[in-house]
Amino acid sequence: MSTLTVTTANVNGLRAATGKGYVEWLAATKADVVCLQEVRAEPAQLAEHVREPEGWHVLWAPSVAKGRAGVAVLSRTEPQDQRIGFGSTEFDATGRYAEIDLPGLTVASLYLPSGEVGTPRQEEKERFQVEFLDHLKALRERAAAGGREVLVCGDWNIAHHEADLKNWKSNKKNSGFLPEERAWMTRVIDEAGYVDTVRRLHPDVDGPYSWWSYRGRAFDNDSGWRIDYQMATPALAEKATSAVVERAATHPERWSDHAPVTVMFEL
Amino acid sequence: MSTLTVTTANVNGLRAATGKGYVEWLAATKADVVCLQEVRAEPAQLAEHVREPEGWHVLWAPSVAKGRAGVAVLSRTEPQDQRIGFGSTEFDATGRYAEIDLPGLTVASLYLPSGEVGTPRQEEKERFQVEFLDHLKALRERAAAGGREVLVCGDWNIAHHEADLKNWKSNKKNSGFLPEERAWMTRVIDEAGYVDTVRRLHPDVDGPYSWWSYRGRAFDNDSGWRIDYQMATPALAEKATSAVVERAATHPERWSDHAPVTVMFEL
DNA sequence: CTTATTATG
DNA sequence: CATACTAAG
Repeated sequence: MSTLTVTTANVNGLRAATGKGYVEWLAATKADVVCLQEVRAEPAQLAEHVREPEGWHVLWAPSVAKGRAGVAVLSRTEPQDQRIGFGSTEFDATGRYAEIDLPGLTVASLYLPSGEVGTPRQEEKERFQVEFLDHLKALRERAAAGGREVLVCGDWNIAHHEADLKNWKSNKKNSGFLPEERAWMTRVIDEAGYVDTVRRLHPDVDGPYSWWSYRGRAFDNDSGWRIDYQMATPALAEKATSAVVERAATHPERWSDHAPVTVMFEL
Repeated sequence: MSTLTVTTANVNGLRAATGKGYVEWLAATKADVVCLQEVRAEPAQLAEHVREPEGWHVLWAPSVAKGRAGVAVLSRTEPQDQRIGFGSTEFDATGRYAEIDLPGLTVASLYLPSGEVGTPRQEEKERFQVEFLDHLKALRERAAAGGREVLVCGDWNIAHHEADLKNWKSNKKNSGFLPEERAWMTRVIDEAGYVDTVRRLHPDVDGPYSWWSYRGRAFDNDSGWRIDYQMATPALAEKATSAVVERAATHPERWSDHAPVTVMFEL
């Protein structure tokens, strides 16, 4: 019997987050694996202690577009294998997906595109969803064949249910809470077979939200969205024992518009 | 017998300078006329108390290019006439020149282009110089015919002599201290007939510098350039009684990489 | 509102 | 090194 702790955090620019609290947060975390999104930098642009933090193995997956997207997976133990992208011609170089294999477990960091209704970015988000659902299914089957569970962490940029965002009524026509996006999340669960670990542990609460707009007083009012998920294969999800949004990690200063989402598993 | 005080100040973005000390500086100044350069905003983008400061008449001359250049002339008395540009097809809409007529005096605010050797910007700077020298001559003749003296204030982006910049040796091949640029300044004096009022009052000192790079410790080390001039017709220049660079105006916070240059005339 | 980019100085 | 811009979120 052992414990595995995994955190996912959209850092909204790792260079800005560095020195605003990210470094201290990482030094203090008890997590075994940390998935980052919106790194928005190439490794070479990062300070060495951020690029190669003591005690961590890091898989960096920057975007070809400078200052955009970028994901990473940090693990205290060395991965047995690691991959960037999911076999997509369009998306593999855009810094939106990376995965590592640990003994008995594949952990992925996902940064699903965000969009705005009626824009090319929204169409890109939709194309990503189509391709990525296939990947989720294949990933699960491949992992099962290899005796691995799967945990896909990251910023999915979709609130699934009304409980997943404060102002769901006013957002029914906005990207991130569109009926078709919510239906896609349902397919991730029902068709691809993943479990929303945080919701499984907290079935009857609003939130816990993990993103708050920088505009207005969204953070202080907890007017947020739950768009950062840890989606696990069922056997792994059953072992999740606690899930917390580290709202306090953003104090005294917010180092991102997201807060880290941490899930513990008793394996 | 009366006193006229004129200040020229490159504000390096009036919106940024506002709230960092510019407003307080203007409220405290004893100047009768203030020439601004690098306003980098359209009047509509400025707070009302900046756009229409109490007690001042203001001629704004923004650039068509958003956030670039932009000059202004503030006067406590209403100008008899005012003009933007100097009859140049290329430059009149670029926010680099404006002039006002006061009784017996034309005051102009100039922001001469800056460049880098070997770039199109340097060629633009050279073209500006060619056209502007002609204007300086014509302006002087026109003003003389109208019984006016002329004072052309602003950021000329050229250090004339070795005493006009700290590190003249290392800048002999850099834009701003090129031999041909220095020769052009000499022509402004010898051909067009203007007098460098600050240098006339302080013939034997290094500086006083009016611009310091934001890089390194240039300001603290007074490693600066004297590129902000008040060039006067001879009879006016003879009446200049004091010239100061308001280095202290940038304390406690620097609200620009330039400091205001103020000249007093006893008319 | 904040992080990046780029151009300009 | 700083002020603008624009794209993105």
